[in-house]
Formats: sequence, structure tokens, C-alpha cells
Amino acid sequence: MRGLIHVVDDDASFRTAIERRLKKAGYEVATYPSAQHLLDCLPSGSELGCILLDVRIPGLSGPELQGRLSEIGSTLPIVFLTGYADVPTSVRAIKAGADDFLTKPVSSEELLGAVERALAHHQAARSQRSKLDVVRAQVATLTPRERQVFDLVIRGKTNKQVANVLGATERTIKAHRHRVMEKLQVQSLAELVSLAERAGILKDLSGTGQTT
Amino acid sequence: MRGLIHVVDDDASFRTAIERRLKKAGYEVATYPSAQHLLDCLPSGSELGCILLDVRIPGLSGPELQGRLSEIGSTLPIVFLTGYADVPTSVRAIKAGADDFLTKPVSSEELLGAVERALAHHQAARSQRSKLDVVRAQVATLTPRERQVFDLVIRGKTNKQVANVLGATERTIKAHRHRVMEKLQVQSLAELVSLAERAGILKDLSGTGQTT
DNA sequence: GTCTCCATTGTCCCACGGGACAATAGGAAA
DNA sequence: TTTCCTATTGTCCCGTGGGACAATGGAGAC
Repeated sequence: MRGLIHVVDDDASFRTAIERRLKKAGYEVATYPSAQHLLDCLPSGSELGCILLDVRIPGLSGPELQGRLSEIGSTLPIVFLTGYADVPTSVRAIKAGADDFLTKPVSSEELLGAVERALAHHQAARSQRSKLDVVRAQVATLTPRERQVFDLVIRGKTNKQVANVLGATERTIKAHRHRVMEKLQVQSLAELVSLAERAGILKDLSGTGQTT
Repeated sequence: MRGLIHVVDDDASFRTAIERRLKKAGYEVATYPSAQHLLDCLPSGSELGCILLDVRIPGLSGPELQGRLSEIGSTLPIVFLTGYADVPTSVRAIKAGADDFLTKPVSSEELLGAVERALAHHQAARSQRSKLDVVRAQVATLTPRERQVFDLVIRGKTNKQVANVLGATERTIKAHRHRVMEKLQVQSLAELVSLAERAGILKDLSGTGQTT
């Protein structure tokens, strides 16, 4: 799998060595002498890749960078690679979502295996997210009124019930509902509900029963 | 949070010491000198609890027990507690789903904090699972034919379409559909689809469009 | 001041979902 | 053998969803 590997390490000779090994394996590589350099240069974020991160680096530490990236919504998987490893640090890193935690010196087998797994994870997460984004974008095109109708319809309300709740005529709801189906490109109520369920709308339904 | 803590350690004096500390904190405790003893005695599995597990123990090792438990579908969270800790082992354990990885000697604060978190996780997972189980059980009461109808209906097929696919009259499908709604205790198609989506049915829909 | 978008409502008509009431037939269990 | 469950199909009728065709009024954009 091709991909851009971001290497963060303060040891210039180590960076060069790792870069050489990765490039030899067919990866693109970007190196950074500190966490701040990566934060400053971090380009797209949407491109397939992963971060190879040392723990002890001047300025922001590895785990601190991990937290920062998580805050700003980065989805680049992180593989720690450090010589100063202790159990609590590694456990915290993994629990915080790091993809792997390797120790120097690292065999090429270990390194490339971890990178490959991280890229695979990133790939899977990206495709998952892009599907969601498409749906969310469509939902975002709904007008406020349409969105209200949408919310009630996917909970099993009939046009009549929606009309009562929103204080409008059944005919009006029918019109909104029609536009909703159109904008979200679905042909049936079942599809509409599926879509809503997958987009994370419809978190919890308790009293959905219709009082027919 | 109350709960039953399963302590697995080959060191009898350590077991007793941990047991005392846990009981003092209000937990029920069961101790086992080996992984096999826990596997033999493991009672319900549905009761709220967690496992405190040493890594190096005679017979099955801690990680091996973790794998075994995972295979047999145990959902008890595992907190490792060991004196012989190394980074790779701890990383593997956490990635394999362990809740935490502590090192001896352990402070009461660390120990109780980890146990409490593990119990909270177990609690959350249990309630999540029990909801799913209810739904799955209901779906399991469907007859094969009803299940076929169910599968098609939640994908947005009309009675007519279902009838064509299954080679039956529209009226027949209507009857099956009625019983499906009855058995799954839903009043609307929307609820039926929601239920299916949450039960993990409806994994992937590609061509759901109706060819009306 | 038009133009566009949003919200609103109407009528006519048809297809689809669903309840009521009823019945036949085969297979499995008691 | 009798009984229960499952699968099957029918008719009648109504409520609801949805397409076609049409129109009004307000708000913000150009």
C-alpha cells in the first residue's frame, strides 16, 4: 500500500536512516525534527498516511502531540517508535488510540509491518468516514423545516402526526417530505431510515409507537 | 460500583493481599492460583465483574488466558497486574482488548481506579449487549418464511415486489409481514428498519432502489 | 424592483399498507 | 388421531403515501 509516512524524531541521523528504509519499501516520507514542525506543516490530513513518532522529543512530547492531534481531529494513525519506552507510557499511548508502539532498535519486519497495518487502518477509516460525510452533506442541504419533518418521519410518525406537531397541514408535510426524499436520493421510507441510522441521527428512540 | 473481582495469581500471599485490599474497598473477590482454575470455575459470566490477571503464571500464561476467554466469548474485562512487564507484552495485551496493564507493586489508587474503570466498561457493554440480545431473540422467533419477508421489507421492497421474489401472492406476504410486525413489536416500517439496523442485520445495501 | 428560495396549501387520483373475517392444507407434536 | 403451527390465499374497505398540476406570500439576493 502506498502512503505518506510522517517521521517525527529529534535525532537527525535516525530520521535519515528510517527515511531510507521506508523509501526503499516504496513509501513516501516526510521528516520533522519536532512535534511543532509536524503541526505547522501538516498538509491535507486526508491523504493516506501515518505518523512515526518518538516519545521523548524536545518541545511537545510524543504523547502530547498525540493528544493535540486528536483534539484537532486528525485521523492519521500514530505508530510510536522510541528508545525510552516504559510500560505505563506504552499502555497510555495505545489506550489513547495509537496504532502500535515499537522500541528502538526496530527490525525492518516490525517497522514495515506496523506501518502497513496503520495504513490499512487509515484506509478503512477513511472510506468509512467518506461515506458518512456524503450522507451528512446531503442532510445538511435540508432546510430547517425539512429537517424537522425528516426527524419525525424517520421515527415512524405519519404525515398527519407530523402536521399536528409542527402546526401545519398534512399537505404541507407531504411537500416537505417529498423534497427530503428527493434531496437524500432515496426511494423508500426504509432507505431513509437506514440512511438516518447510519448517519448517527436517530441515536435513541424510546417512545416511537404511533398512537393510531 | 459493586462487582466480583476474579484474581488470578500463582503467588498465594499476593492473592491474599490483593483480596484484602479489594474487599476493603467493597468488592467481592474470587481468587484462582492458575488460569485453568479460573476457566474451570468461571461461573455466570453475565455477572458484573472483572479479572485481575498476572502475566507469568504456571500453565496458561496471562495473555494466553486472555485469548482463550476471548474465543469462548467471555466479556469480562481484564486488568493485567504483573511484576514481569515489558513493553511488547503490555502493548499486545492492550491491543488484544485488555482494559488496563498495571505493574507490581501497585498503589491502591491505581488498582482501585483501574478496577473501577473496568467495571464501568463491563457495565456499559452489558447493557448494550442485553438490548441487542432482546432484539435478536425476537428476530429468532420468526419462521424461515417470515424471516425472508422481513429481510426484503427492511430493504424497502413493497409487498408486491416481495411476492414476486418469493413466488407467492401479495396477500400472503401481507400476512407474513403482519406477523413480523407483531412478533417484533413494532408499529411502523420505520421502527422495523431501525430495529434491523441496530441488530446488525442490514449490513450493506447497494441496490435498494425500487423499480416502480 | 425583480428573482430565487422557502414555506405553505389546494384538488384529483391511484397505489400500497393494513385491519377484519374466513378458509385450506401439510407437517409435527401430543 | 387430534391438535398446533406454518404457509397459503381470498374479499372488502379504509387510511396513508405519493405523483401531477397549480398557486400564494415572505425574505434575502442581485
